[in-house]
Amino acid sequence: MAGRIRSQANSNGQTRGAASRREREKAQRRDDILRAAREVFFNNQGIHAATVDDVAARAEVGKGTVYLYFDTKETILAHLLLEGLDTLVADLEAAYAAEQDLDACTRLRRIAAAYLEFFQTNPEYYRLMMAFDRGQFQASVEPEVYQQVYTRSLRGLEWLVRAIEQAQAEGVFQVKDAREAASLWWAGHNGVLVLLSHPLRAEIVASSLESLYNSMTETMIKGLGGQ
Amino acid sequence: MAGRIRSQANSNGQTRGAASRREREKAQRRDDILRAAREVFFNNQGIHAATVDDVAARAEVGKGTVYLYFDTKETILAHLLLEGLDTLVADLEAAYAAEQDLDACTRLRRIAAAYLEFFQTNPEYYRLMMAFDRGQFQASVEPEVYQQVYTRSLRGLEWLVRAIEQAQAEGVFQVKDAREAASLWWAGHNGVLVLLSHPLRAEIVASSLESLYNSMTETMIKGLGGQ
Amino acid sequence: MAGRIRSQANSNGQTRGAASRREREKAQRRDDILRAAREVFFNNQGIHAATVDDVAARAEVGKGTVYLYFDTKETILAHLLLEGLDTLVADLEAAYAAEQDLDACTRLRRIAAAYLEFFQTNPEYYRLMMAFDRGQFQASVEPEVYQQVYTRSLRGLEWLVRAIEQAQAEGVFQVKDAREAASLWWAGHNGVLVLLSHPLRAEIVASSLESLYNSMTETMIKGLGGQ
Amino acid sequence: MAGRIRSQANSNGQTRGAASRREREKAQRRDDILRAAREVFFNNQGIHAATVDDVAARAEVGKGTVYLYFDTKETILAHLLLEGLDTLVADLEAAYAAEQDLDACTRLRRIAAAYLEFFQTNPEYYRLMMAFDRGQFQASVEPEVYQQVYTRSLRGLEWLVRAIEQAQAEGVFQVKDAREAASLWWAGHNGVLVLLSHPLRAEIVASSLESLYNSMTETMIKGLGGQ
DNA sequence: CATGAATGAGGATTCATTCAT
DNA sequence: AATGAATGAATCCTCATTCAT
Repeated sequence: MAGRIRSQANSNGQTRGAASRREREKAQRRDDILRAAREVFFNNQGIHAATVDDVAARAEVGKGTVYLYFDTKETILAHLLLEGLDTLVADLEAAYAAEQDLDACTRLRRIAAAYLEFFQTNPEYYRLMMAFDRGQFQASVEPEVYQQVYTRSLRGLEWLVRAIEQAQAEGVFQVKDAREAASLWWAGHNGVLVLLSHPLRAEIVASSLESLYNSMTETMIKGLGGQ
Repeated sequence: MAGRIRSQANSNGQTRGAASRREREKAQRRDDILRAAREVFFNNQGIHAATVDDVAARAEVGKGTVYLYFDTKETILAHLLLEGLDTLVADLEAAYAAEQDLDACTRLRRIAAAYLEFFQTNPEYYRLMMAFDRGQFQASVEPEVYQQVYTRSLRGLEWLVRAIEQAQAEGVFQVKDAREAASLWWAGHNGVLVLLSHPLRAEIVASSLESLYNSMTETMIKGLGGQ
Repeated sequence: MAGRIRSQANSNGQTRGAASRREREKAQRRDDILRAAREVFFNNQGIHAATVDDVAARAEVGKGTVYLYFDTKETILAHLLLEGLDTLVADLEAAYAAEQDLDACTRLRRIAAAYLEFFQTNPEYYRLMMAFDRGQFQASVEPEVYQQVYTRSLRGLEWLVRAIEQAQAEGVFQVKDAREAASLWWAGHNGVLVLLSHPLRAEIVASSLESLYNSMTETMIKGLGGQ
Repeated sequence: MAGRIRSQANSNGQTRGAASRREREKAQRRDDILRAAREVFFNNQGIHAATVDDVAARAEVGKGTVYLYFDTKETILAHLLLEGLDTLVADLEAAYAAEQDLDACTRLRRIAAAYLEFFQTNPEYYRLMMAFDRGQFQASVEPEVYQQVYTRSLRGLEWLVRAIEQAQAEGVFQVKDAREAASLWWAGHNGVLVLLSHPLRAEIVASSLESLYNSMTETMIKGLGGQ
């Protein structure tokens, strides 16, 4: 979109064409590298096993080119994470369905379902979100990117907060702090995913992911509900 | 314990003494290495930064000796994990307090508290439990050790299962499958810990760990409760 | 100067104006790059740490443009060296003060002082002069530039030769070959600078630069003196 | 020598043999690596062009082995430098010839000659001594090594100081501070070598190294002389 | 049993230079 | 003329594991 605006501001047709083409090519290259990174980091033997060389080879560019677009291996991962977050936030927004007239519990169930759906459709993105190791992350990524991850995560949680506020308004939930309730809801549902995404723990649990996940939803609704 | 049994099976007094001494020395050496590994892996810059050399140096043995007792760096970590699990299981058992006459809800709250306590007292062990990555783990550790991790984890969960069964018996919980309810309980509480142990997510959540954790306990009790 | 001559040779007034403007712009651009190179190479972490990108960024031109004016990173350095040599030669000429009526010893002391002054004012230029490593230099720089460095160096030495010839004429020095005596003088004074510009050797020497340098001047005067 | 002493202290013949053999092998390996480093760093295209891989290949050991004996590429160079210094100091000591009854001027000329001889026989060692770049050196080498370089350099200078003190005692030199006079002597002679070891400057000087060097010696003797 | 010397694959990152536009 | 995207060789250093003694 930014590209279009800038092009429109330029009155010289030919130059506009050249500039925008180059911009498109750069964006294209960047996407190529990200796509390659996705394939490389998400396939093989986990994130740690993949190398920048692999990404470069997959993207069919020189190694230096990768570093032209991303300062660091970590930065690439951070951008993949951002991609994943964008998808998730969009999914949650769609599940909330602001334009529709839905009651709070329906919205909560839809949000929960969307989160599960995201997990099942994009297990790698989910893994990435959970994987960013404490110190590692904050230390090796520019503050700007860190901020973006934070902002988007928060934006995702916001849809949940809204649904809970609606539940408060409807009198379905008797909670004081919608944000805290949302965090609790998130913690619970995410906890199920974390448990079941680890094979050993999945073996211990011995329930199906869907079954346990739905139980969590209903238990939460009941547990947070009034009376 | 295994060592003692083997020694008893030996009828030759003198040899038994020598053998058991040697065995004791071996066990001692093993413990030294594990202790060194604990210090090295849990301090410094995290597990990845620590090297087998560091462990050997700390234990004041040759590097080869470390490999005499543990096949792999991963194996050492697996044994630390087992240690942690033992502690946790013991904590949970103590919290259950079979010898006391407690009602189910008290037991559940005690178990929850014990889990939180373990997390706060042994953050490194907890991190280790959560860190064992899918493929990594099962692939690089002998099946035997994997089995042990499984068994102990299950044993820990068992105390929770019992408390829930008691809650069923007392009519406090209206759940069909105690094992599934236990898993749900575990997922919920663990989910809080997972969320809050990641600084970025902790920032997003904006509630204190204790507060959120206790909310989870009460929400679960209410959510799993009858009518 | 070359530029002016070329412009004059052009009989077409209008084109001449355009050509000379373009030439002036070119010369300007070149100077911009050299200035940027000076700032970049002489600051920061030394010559090796600086990159051509840094120079281009500092000069606010594209990287390719830098290569349009200089074939090589080494070439840029060679031109900085030439700059430094020009300054030094001018300093030496001023110190010689041909228009004044000075005796030989005064001239020699003035020349020595000027060399020291140059070293202290332009330590980076001096370092550059000393740094051009054998093979490196001759191999990576066009013969033309190499020749220029040679010519200017010689021109600088010439002022010293003249002063010594005067000393011969005055009977102050009893030396056969003024050029050799000049070389000796140069070697001695430069030797002091080389020694003291290396921190470890400066520590060993344990005399102040000025003190040792002046001793060298007086020792040389006496040592080269007659009788 | 240290090895022999330690071995003698050990009364167990067999163990002594094994221990000392292993020590000898380690020392041998170390020497192999240093020899390879000498060949690699001193031949090719100068010190900067040579890589640690080259050294390892030349020494016919694994790359890791090199790092087992030397922490850093710089450390290897520092040890080569120490080697060179040792040789030089020994040469200077021999030139001083404490056991002989020589007059001061003879000693000074012998010392000067020894320094020239060292320069001509070990041009690479000499280059190394001069090359250690300011910051580079002190920063990347352990303080201990830096200290050793300092100590040995000082020890070398000491022979010169002694000769000058003798000259003072004999009344040949009228200098106040023998250490400063030694520094001056060193600066002068070293200055000749520095000048002539750079091809471009050698071209400018247009005198033979030997001729200029001897002139320096005589000029210094005269310049520092009484009356 | 204990040792510790040896290994070498592996990996992130840099940068001078080119060249199509 | 000017640009700056693309390149990929080059480099130092790490470390889990083996094995001869």
